[in-house]
Amino acid sequence: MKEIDIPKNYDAKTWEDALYQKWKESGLFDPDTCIQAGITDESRPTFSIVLPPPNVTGRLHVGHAAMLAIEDTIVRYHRMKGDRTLWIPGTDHAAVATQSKVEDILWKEEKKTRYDFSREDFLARLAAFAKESRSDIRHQIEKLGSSVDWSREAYTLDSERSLAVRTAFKRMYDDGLIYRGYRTVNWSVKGQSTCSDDELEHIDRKATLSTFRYSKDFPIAIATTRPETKLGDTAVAIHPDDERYKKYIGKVFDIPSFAGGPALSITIIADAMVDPAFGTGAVGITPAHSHTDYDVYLRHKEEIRFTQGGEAVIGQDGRMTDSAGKKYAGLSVADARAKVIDSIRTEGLLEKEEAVDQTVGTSDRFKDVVEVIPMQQWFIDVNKTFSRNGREVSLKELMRESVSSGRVTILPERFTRTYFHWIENLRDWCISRQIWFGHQIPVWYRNDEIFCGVDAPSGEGWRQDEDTLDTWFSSGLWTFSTLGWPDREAKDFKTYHPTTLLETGYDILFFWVARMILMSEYLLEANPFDTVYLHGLVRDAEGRKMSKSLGNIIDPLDVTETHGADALRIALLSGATPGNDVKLSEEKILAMRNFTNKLWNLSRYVAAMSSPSSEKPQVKSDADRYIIDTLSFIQASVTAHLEKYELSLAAEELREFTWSDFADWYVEVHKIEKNDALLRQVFDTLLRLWHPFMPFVTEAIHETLHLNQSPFLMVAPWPHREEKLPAKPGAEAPFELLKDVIIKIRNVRSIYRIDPTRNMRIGVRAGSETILVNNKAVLEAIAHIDAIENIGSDTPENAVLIQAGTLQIFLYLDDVIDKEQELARLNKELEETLKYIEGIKARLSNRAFMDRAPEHVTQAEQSKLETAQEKARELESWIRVILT
RNA sequence: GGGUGAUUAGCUCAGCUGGUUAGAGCGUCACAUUGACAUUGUGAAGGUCACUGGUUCGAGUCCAGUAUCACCCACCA
Repeated sequence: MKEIDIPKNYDAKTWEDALYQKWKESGLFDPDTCIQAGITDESRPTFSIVLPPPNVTGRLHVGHAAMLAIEDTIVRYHRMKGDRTLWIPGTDHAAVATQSKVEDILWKEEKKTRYDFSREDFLARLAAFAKESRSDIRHQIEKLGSSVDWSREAYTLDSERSLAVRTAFKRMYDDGLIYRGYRTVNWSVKGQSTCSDDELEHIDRKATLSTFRYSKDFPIAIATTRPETKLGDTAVAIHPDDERYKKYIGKVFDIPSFAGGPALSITIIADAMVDPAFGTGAVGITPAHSHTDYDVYLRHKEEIRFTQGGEAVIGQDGRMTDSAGKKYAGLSVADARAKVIDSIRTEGLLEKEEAVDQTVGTSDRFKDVVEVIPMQQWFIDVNKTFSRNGREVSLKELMRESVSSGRVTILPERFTRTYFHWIENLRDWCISRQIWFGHQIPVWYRNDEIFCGVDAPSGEGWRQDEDTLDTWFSSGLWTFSTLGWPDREAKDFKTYHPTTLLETGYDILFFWVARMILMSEYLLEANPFDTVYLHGLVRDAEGRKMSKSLGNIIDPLDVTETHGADALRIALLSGATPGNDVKLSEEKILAMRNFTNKLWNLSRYVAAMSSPSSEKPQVKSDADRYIIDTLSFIQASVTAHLEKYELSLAAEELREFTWSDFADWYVEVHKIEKNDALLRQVFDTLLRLWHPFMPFVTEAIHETLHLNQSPFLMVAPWPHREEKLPAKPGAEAPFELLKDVIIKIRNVRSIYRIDPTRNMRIGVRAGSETILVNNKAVLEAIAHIDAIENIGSDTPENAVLIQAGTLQIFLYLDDVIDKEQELARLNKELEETLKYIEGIKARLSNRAFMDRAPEHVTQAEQSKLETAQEKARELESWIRVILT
């Protein structure tokens, strides 16, 4: 063994940052540079992907790490394959999330609220915070080895993206798809802002369902869990076919004062949405404080009023308004509820109270139960039709068609159904937010004039709308706002859109993926991406969500620091299939860290035990043949898996080959055969196959060994199956035999040490080389050869010589086998095999089977029968061998 | 209320359109080890494929139902 100065263990820390810097400085993350450098051909297909922009609220978590690992692996594969590969990084300003985070900090550190600042100053604080976060995030993305093109980095709130947002807004406004309307919205009292339906988190809670009448002479009792809203009721809805109440339809009842509060005028209407079997079969309608009631109101606009004349009964401060009457005005919702119940109970109007389970929507950002109140807000109308290529379509339809036509494929497929279901139930999207951080709505007012434009109108006295846009409005444009749109002639836009793949978590399918499809289909008449790969959540070893309160958060930076980015990446990838959650544990990371070290030590072996040679790699032995054949199979298989985004399977196969076939077996063979050129070639191929998964350790090895000419392994060509070496001429017959043996040996997972001092038991001799093997399971393999005859029985002592062509196999019987035991085992196996043969024969002579089974099945049966019969013959002859 | 997924070894999971005796990793136990690597190697033990029916020559795999768990959606007020 040569002296080598490679440390025994792979130390990620000494390599990772330096390697990343080199990659970055080379500019090869940028496809344009790759083309200039002659690494990528301009005629190659493109592979483009945008990084789902992390929120600038703070540090990345392990879920981001999983996302980066998956995307980087795919991206690196395509880059090596020679595709014009573009991966655009960026960050999301995450409007509400970031603003509330900064508000928290300001309160904690300076005891100030945003109202202690001017809008301008407050936004400056936010910008500073975001800048800091972005730099942190950038650092973390790099730490994981992500090969993103930093020269194209984007931010959802920078000037280019702002232009895209204003342009998109104006187009939708001009088409009448964005409207300003007074209607019910979800209102977070705590956050003093709206939130969209998707931002609601539904929680279960107990509630009291109270059944009562508005007044003594009101003919119908109604049930509710929100008695305080009943102060604003304008109608009672019943089912059109409900015989009990049919006669009241269209009647109007005046209640002088409900529960000591305001006067109500209640119209009885018929609506099919009412379930006659629930409660009393009648629903009190409060159009101002319930989305469903609002929908009822829209259907019966002619018959009923929105409120009882005044304003809604609950205000933006979460308290009852003057319209709720003197008795209730100013009370909190909870207090008002108690008081209403109190009042109707004393009046004898309360008929029943029962406990029910109820789900209520809470703001996922502010955690308070949202109030439904009517407000003047901006909406995107998803149902309004507009003309598109000569037909009338709605945004909803565009979103549906993008997927149903197959232009967009969702992985896993089951989410397609979820997606359609969501579209069915989609309501207009409320896009205005009453916060300061974000894209201010590009609409200006002057007296009664209203102006929507990409830029502010000229002239004096215009005042811009103070609201900002829902953050998902700008992220919806992400696949093309990052590529130069609205300049339709931008080179990137023309080259890379639609993007090839969108990889993101299934939890934002609706928030983001659906919005991107909406925006892209509407603005560009194109799908934003061809395939959506939805990954799962990263959970802890027990399958729990990672959260601060459980204290089970794994910080990706900690892991890269201690075990290296490669170990973390591969731990996150293994077991990750689309749509399924991944469990991550310290043990898993350790196991993968061990694997990176295994690879590292293979490189030490290659460096120390082989020499670089100019010789062309050649297949010189059967072992060579086997390893090359297997490798070419693995190459093909890994490539196929990567094409289908089955990263976990690809990594698993590679790992199995690397550890069992290459490290545990072929390296041992090499110790006697010394086919250095081939060893190096195989290892080189292996490193390339591994590179997308474990970029750092493979690049580090490449830098040490330089097994190929590429400046970086990162841009070394992806191994293709065609690169298979030619077979050694004139070695066919015995060669095939030994290959068979070796394959069988491999299948029983036995290992061969070539150390004669150890109690080796079987020697396989091929030409002048002898391979010693020590597993009794190999006997089966030997038996296979035995079937080809030529059994000798002398040399050396206590051994049987089996010969097939030029191939000789020694079997050291006495060492190996307890004859009795082995005979029993063989007999048992023979018996089972015979039974199995009977079974197949029975099947083949079974009329029903032969009639109904498809031809390929009967053929398979036939060949199975032959195999089994052969096996039986082998077993029999092997038994004869032992008996002699 | 509707939907989706899961249930296979002690643990985590593979198992493709049904086809021999259901596989792997981790863990456990035994053994080995001056050797590229103890971050190692060889081997062993370990399973009524959740349950009940059905289809089939044949079911872990397909169908129906049941149970348990998880998640998503939702206009029972």
